[in-house]
Amino acid sequence: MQPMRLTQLWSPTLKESPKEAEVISHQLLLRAGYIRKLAAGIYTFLPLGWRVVRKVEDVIREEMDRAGAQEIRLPTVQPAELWEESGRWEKYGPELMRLKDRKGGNFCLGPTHEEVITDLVRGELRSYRQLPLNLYQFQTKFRDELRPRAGLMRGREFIMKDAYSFDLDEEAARESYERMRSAYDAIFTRLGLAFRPVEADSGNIGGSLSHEYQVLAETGEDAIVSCPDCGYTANVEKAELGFDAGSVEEPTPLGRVDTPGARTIDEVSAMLGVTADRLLKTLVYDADGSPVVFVVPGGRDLNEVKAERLCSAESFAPAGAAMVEAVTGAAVGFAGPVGLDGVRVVVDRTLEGAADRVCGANETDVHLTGVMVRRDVEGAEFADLLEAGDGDRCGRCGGRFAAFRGIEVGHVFHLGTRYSEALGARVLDEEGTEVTLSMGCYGIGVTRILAAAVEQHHDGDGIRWPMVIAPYQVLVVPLQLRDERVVATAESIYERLGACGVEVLIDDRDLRPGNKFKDADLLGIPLRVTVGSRGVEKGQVELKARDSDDVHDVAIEEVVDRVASLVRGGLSGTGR
RNA sequence: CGGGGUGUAGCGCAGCCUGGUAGCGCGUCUGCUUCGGGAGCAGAAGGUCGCAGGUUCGAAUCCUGUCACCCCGACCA
Repeated sequence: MQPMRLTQLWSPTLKESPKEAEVISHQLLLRAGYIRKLAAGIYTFLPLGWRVVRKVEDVIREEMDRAGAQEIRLPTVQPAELWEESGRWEKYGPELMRLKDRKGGNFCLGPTHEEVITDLVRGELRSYRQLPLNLYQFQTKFRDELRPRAGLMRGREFIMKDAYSFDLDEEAARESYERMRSAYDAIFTRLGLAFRPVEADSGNIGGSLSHEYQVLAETGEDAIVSCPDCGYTANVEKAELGFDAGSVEEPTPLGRVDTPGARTIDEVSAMLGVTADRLLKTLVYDADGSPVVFVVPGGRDLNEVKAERLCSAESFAPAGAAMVEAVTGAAVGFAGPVGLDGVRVVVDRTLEGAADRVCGANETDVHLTGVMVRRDVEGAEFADLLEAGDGDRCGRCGGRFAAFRGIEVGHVFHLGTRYSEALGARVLDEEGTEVTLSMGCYGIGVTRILAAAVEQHHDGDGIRWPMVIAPYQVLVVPLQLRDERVVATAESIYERLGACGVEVLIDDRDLRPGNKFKDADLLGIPLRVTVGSRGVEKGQVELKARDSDDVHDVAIEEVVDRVASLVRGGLSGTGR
């Protein structure tokens, strides 16, 4: 990569942060001139931003190739027929950006490429001898998100690396899956990110086995829990909870109490003077048109993923007011599990021995007190319904979960035959019998990684890129352009660094030192070589790492070697 | 889609309530002075006040509609 002069480089920095940017990575990427917004969730990458994208891609590419995957490029625009074949033209919903061509044919902008890749492969793969096969690409994906947010964190248009593996059977497919897992560990480690592989729910993509790669960040959208004792880490939607069974509370007499207008947990607990955990939160869901009632402790959230799994329904959503009223015979807000006839009632298992609880009476403006779940809720099923949270028991070892927030930068799925079956992707095995391919898919959010990296690597003055993905590795800053010795020294260092393969920038703009320093910090180049009159007088320049406050005076003849070795160290992950 | 908020110069904002020829800071351009952590002075360029209707002698300001953007929620390979 060529060296570059700041007088040539287009990197428009902003002193003030555009008000649309709330999270730090969004603010800094805008201010430092890496990206600009075109529309909600749609961004342009400026020269520096694009260099970072390519750096990230290069790391991913190397590790994917090393793991035996082959890079290809699938189309962005996809015909509706394929999506109809897999059933997702209907199922995917409004997030799928649909288009018509001039002849009225239906197409979509690819939000993902299972259909396209499976179609490709079914036409070409005939024999088990051609397996295993793992194909990947870097692609611009488009998902018409309900609410794009936080800049690159959740865009509608974004760059993703997606890979798809094809194997003869389940066992081989799991080997492919594990190979990708180790590739992902290598990738995110090299990218300089603090991350966790997390057991995850596989969502509507289908499949049984799945891990998310979460970059730890307070601004992350995902909630994850991790057990400090056994290391089990999972998305809260998936996390297996332990619980203390067997505690049966003392019986209490059932009572009725008027609670005019008290509909929410907060209102009821305030009116009756009981804590929220004494209440039974009763939620009615619409599973394929029939109601199912779920009951969890007042202060807790129902885990919809777990709930949905219990129903195995095509459509599953909170019931509308009409259904709630039909089921309970009362206004919304007064539902309770007691006395509901002919409706499936599932109660969280932690409530099995519960007594002295409060719940809606299925009568407007009335609640029941002293409820004993076992005694009063006829035909109740018990199941794990809770969203895992901080302090909950780990389902693996009984330790206490700690909660984190994360940014999902990667996701690996074992798909099985979900798509190969639907699209008919089969090969002949050794015995000559036709076998449906076993698939896996593996995504990495390339542009989201920029946001995640900045979330993890910044300070009050700007970005602090890890060496591996920094757009340039070194910034040479001559402070006094009028001092010929300063200019000559800086130019010489700049040229020699470039000559030995270091990606170097020189701030040759005729600006005051303060401006140069501020921009240098904002841009986040890992190493800075400052050349000033005072130092040159003594035959020295200053070397400073962006992620440290230490400034080192270095003899002019030694800087190039020093810097080059620091760069090498940073790239190999052994130092900075 | 529900709730909340914002659209005035490249960026950040005031002006709107109480209609009367559009302003401030930063940035940009020119000149001089400055020069180790976002300089000073002087001058200059730059705005369909998101858009469309309406009220009015007159609308950034009042009314109606609409669009865009942001935040919370729901949603989500």
